[in-house]
Amino acid sequence: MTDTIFDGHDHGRCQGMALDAVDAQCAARGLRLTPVRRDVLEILLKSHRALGAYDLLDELKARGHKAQPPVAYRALDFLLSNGFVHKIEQRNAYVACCQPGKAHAPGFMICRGCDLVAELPSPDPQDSVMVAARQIGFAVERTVVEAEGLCPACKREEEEA
Amino acid sequence: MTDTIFDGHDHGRCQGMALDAVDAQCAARGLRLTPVRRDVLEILLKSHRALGAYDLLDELKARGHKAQPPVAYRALDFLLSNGFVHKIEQRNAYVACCQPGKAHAPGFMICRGCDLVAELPSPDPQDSVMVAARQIGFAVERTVVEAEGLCPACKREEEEA
DNA sequence: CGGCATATGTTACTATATAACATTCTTCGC
DNA sequence: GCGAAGAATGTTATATAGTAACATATGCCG
Ligand SMILES: [Zn+2]
Ligand SMILES: [Zn+2]
Ligand SMILES: [Zn+2]
Ligand SMILES: [Zn+2]
Repeated sequence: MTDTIFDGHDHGRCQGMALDAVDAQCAARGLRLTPVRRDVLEILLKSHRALGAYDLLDELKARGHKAQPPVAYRALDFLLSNGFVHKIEQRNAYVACCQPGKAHAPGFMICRGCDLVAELPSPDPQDSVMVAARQIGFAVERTVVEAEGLCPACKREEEEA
Repeated sequence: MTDTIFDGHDHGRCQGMALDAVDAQCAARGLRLTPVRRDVLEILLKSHRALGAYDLLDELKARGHKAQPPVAYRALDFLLSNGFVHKIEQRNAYVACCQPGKAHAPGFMICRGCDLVAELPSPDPQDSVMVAARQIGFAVERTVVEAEGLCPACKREEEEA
């Protein structure tokens, strides 16, 4: 399975499926995917990158929204708290989830060359943090797992230079 | 081995050892642990918590330094880039390293009750992020691993309430 | 329709971090 | 010791990220 965003994956399809999944989730759980919220999600899905709140704000303006910071942050709050979007802590930036709906603790690989962000399929309870936590009785409620580096393509480019 | 900061560990000793280790490192590598830098490190070591840059700034003022933001950030730059301090990304805050000198990718457990931060002894190359990265040829250069939750003591307290 | 809950618009502000340049302190060759 | 070069600090101003508070609008239900 090498179907990550780093090799040529069918992004149109991936994007459409994610949007559909969110629509389904909202219908099922009585959530309102309003125009602002949907636009923020679409912007993030389209880029497959981590965007800052103020980048989103600019895009919202371009799409004709009145856009003060709270508008972007409120849309993000909604999307984050329902698991449709994740925050990349090391960049204060936001990225669309690849498996929206499925409850999961996310992990990421972030390329410093092209800024693409790949979401890991799932975290492993055998990971050393989790093992250490169990050993000392620390109750983990939220994890931040982010690996920064170079994707295969960007690594090749850097080696050639 | 339950010698974490969450159970009663000899903090005076732990603090002293860390400071000594940093002194030794600086001597060995020709680094200058100036008064500001040393004070920032001491403040962080003393609290065993993650402090924001502006918290540090206040403490520096209390210790008689002239203190504008760049003063704190420059001291932090020095301490971060030499591995004496780590940044807790999910809080935009900084914590002293427990094994300064030894090169290591850090991981943390952060209690949301008492704010204590425990640094994991070491990360495991078998952790799922690393395995996934190897599989697709992603070259990891930096990892952020942070687990937030409740330490044993704070969990007990919350259950009683 | 009226009333309640939810979502958005808007202003102003707090918190985090850096750019740029002036000044002082160290080091080291002379 | 003296002066130049580099390193560290002082200082002002500004960039970037995030929130509080209150006004207005919109959807939903009886
Ligand atoms: Zn996800
Ligand atoms: Zn790349
Ligand atoms: Zn460390
Ligand atoms: Zn605690």
